[in-house]
Amino acid sequence: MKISTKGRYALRVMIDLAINSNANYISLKDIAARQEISNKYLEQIIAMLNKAGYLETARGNSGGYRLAKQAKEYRIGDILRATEGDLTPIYCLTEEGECSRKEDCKTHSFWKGLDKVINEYVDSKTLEDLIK
Amino acid sequence: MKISTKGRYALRVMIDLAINSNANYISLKDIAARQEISNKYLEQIIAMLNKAGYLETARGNSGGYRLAKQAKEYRIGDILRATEGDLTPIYCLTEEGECSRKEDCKTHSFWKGLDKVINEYVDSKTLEDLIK
DNA sequence: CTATTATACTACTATATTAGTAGGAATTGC
DNA sequence: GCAATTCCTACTAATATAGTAGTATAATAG
Repeated sequence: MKISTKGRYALRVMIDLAINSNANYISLKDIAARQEISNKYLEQIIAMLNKAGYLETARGNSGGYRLAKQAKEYRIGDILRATEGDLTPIYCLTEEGECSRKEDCKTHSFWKGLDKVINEYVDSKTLEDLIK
Repeated sequence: MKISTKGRYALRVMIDLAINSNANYISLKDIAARQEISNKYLEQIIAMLNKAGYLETARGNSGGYRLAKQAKEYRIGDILRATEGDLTPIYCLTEEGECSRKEDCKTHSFWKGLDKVINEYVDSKTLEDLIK
């Protein structure tokens, strides 16, 4: 029941970009150095954020990344889901894990409640909230 | 970010005991059959619950397990912590993971908030709540 | 008093996930 | 053209998960 490094690093990357880019592109190398994260591993994490449409990128010399939107427009939940996968705490609640005994399972609604408090919390905060 | 089978099964075991034992001892075999969980795996899970003091046991013929307390006296959070380990969603918040950059880490209080909503939720429900 | 039925304990194992490494192709600015 | 960058795919070591397996210990019915 742990958030992995992917989600944790992703959040730090997004914060780093929000703070350090003033409409400039920031290179992965710089972020990795500031955040003390391996270049190559960070590459994969940024790729996920990029695929999700959260970043603008520029290739080539003096290229890099910057946020595609304003900090307040990013819900933390979305950033985590893009890198962690769904935040559902129980396999049975996911689509693939859909459970046949759902109806009479006495734990089911408890887990649904847990799912709810987690997702509501992470979706109630934006990147801007974390920076201040 | 998933609760493992240990926590999920543990909860089902405790519910099974709460429903099926009327002060009688229930054998592991019976629980395993009802819950469709491997005998041997369940043994390990029950051992954890037992170690935590949540069960009374009787060995030998017609022995088994029963709850040590009333259903309403068990917080779900305690059952999960006994089997899953701590429910802290972030390594940095645990004792071994204690982070040196805690002070200026912009994610730290966010994670603490997540930790709080999770633990408050699971501690707000008792075994009795799930049975009804 | 012994066969049966149960818990208690310790060690092993296959699979999946996590946390990275590694190497090179494509793009751009100077 | 060259250096600096992103983009893409594959590989790998370590750890965690979800079990198996075997045996010792205890209680009880007959």
